[in-house]
Amino acid sequence: MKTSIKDIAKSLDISTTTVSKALNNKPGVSHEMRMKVLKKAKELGYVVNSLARGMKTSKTFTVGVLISDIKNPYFSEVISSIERVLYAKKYNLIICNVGENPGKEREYLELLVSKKVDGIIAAPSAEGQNLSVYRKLIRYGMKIVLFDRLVDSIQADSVVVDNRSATYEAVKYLDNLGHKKIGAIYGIEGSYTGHERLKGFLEAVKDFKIECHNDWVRSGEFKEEKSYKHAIEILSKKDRPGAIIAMNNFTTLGVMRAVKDLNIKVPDELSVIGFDNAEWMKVCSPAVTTVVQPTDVIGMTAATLLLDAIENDVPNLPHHVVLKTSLLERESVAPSGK
Amino acid sequence: MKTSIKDIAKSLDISTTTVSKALNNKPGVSHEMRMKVLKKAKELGYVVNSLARGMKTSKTFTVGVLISDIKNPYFSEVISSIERVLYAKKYNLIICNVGENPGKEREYLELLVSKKVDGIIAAPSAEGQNLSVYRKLIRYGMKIVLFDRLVDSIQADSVVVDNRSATYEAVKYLDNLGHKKIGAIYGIEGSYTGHERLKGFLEAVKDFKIECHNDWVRSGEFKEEKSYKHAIEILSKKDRPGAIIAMNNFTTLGVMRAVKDLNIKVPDELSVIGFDNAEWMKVCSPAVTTVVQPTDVIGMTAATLLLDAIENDVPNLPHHVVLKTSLLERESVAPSGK
DNA sequence: TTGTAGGCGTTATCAA
DNA sequence: TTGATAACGCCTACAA
Repeated sequence: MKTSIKDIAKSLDISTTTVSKALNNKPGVSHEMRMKVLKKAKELGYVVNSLARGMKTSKTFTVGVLISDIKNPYFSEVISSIERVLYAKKYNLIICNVGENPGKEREYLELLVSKKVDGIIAAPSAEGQNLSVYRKLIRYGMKIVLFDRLVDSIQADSVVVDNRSATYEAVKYLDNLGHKKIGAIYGIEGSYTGHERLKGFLEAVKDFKIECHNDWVRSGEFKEEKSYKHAIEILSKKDRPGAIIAMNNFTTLGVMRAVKDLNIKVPDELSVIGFDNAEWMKVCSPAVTTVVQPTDVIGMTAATLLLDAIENDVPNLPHHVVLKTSLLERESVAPSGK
Repeated sequence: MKTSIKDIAKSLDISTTTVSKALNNKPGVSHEMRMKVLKKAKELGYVVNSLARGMKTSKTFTVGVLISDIKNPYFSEVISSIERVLYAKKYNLIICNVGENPGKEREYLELLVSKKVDGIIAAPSAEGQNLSVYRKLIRYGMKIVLFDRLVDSIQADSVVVDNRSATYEAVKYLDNLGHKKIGAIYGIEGSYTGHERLKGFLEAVKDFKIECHNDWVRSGEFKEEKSYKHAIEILSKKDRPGAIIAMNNFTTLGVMRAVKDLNIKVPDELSVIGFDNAEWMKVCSPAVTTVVQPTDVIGMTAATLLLDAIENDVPNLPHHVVLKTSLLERESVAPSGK
């Protein structure tokens, strides 16, 4: 099996140099010689050894993608989009599924270094415990693009969404429809997205003079179960909000399940605004009005930025791309009854 | 940055051999020497170069995972499970997202070979156009585990679900509830899963003497849009089935959307059995009764089989694991009205 | 246009 | 216990 350029060279009685040049379309080989080499290579089933090539060229055409949960459709959509861009340039993706486990994140990062990846696209783990690791990597020249979760103190390219205005606009939208009592299930407090989305919400609550008890705003930690429980608690009370905002897809799922179990009529008795655009939200009854992140553009942008950084090795100032979310109107929101 | 064992050796004035032994916990180094080396390695921020190591050992601790669509929750669940098992043994995953594109599949397979992966877990692309490629890989000693889509003619370990009995049992279940008019949206005709599930359905239809017009059984090609359209057509007619079976998660989504748009009351006017267990199926109204594949076990089994093949290099006879599906009863099925 | 030789960072063999 | 040396497969000055 293992055919090397040496084998090709031997069987053609030429040097490995010539073979290498021929195979890589480098100048310095006659046309007929190149043809001869190509033919023999095919005949012997030659496949380049990327390890050996990588050692010489210090380029592996491999990129690490670090995320917290591949089962989250948000991430699988972004990955799919990253893959499309990178595959076109013959790069491979190593998937690092780290959960919210900083230790695992660190280990994966080291693994990526040892595998000599050309770059890393990462949504750093929530609490930002490994910032120093990222900083060190960058200092040593690793190309890194951050997405989803931005970390100001890291000098890397980044792609995020305007989380704050996303929730701000959601409240504004509800306010326009006459809603004055609004609750929210937000995400992980220490995380960038969790923090920003909550902040946007609270700002809007203040600006629009929304009634919002402390009790109506709780952290579902971006998890379905937790969100479900909090939604149940908030919505079981007599004095409950007329609208509720969920701040990611799992949270939205939890809320919708709570609503269903409590037999609350949406949107007549309660308006719900979700976050992210999981496929189920359109078949749900009622279909969920939601804040949509452009996952496709996020992935494409991140991949393009990384490719740029890799292929033009000029250490530019970091690019920070901020994308807009949009509100997709479906059926889960209605004007306030009173 | 780039510290090598040479640097450690130099700064300690010892040989690289000793450094290597110390770092890899190999015998032949005194305890104190090992400590000294470890300390210096940490101090210099040494990270092993996996490329170089791989060249010597011809082991890369990298595994390729080839699937058709990472956005399909079925696959992301399986991947997540594979990752859990492989990460525990320090293997990395290269994700190959090939769609239903045989050319891309071939290219990825070649890329994996050139990267010297230790093994491949693959759900071969639907039409099975690259069987000869898989066969060649196996002949040359590549460790391969197939899942989801089995191909009899390939001598590789495999993990699949008993697709035929899955749909057979679904029909039987409906029959028990008095349903005698049943339709189905099935998958890609040429694919293993598409074929098997349809076959199970047709067998049951025959065995239980179900009424099933040709027109009620159509291929949604495992795609939501196509399935939606066919469902609309089947269900718009006056003479329509009292129950319908969808044969994967996207198809189920299409059917549920159709049902919703046609304003058909499920399960009163129509019973629906879905396939796969996407998260939305439980919040849907009504929640979808569905055939569940044990994605977790599928991934775990595939990863374990591969690990086994890699680590005990005995070319055993291939293991063929067939797992059972289960029917998860929720709200979309009711006894037949008449 | 073609070939020679050296080295990328490891590990494995064998000798000291 | 330690070390010198070769080799994995490829690329690339440089020389012929």
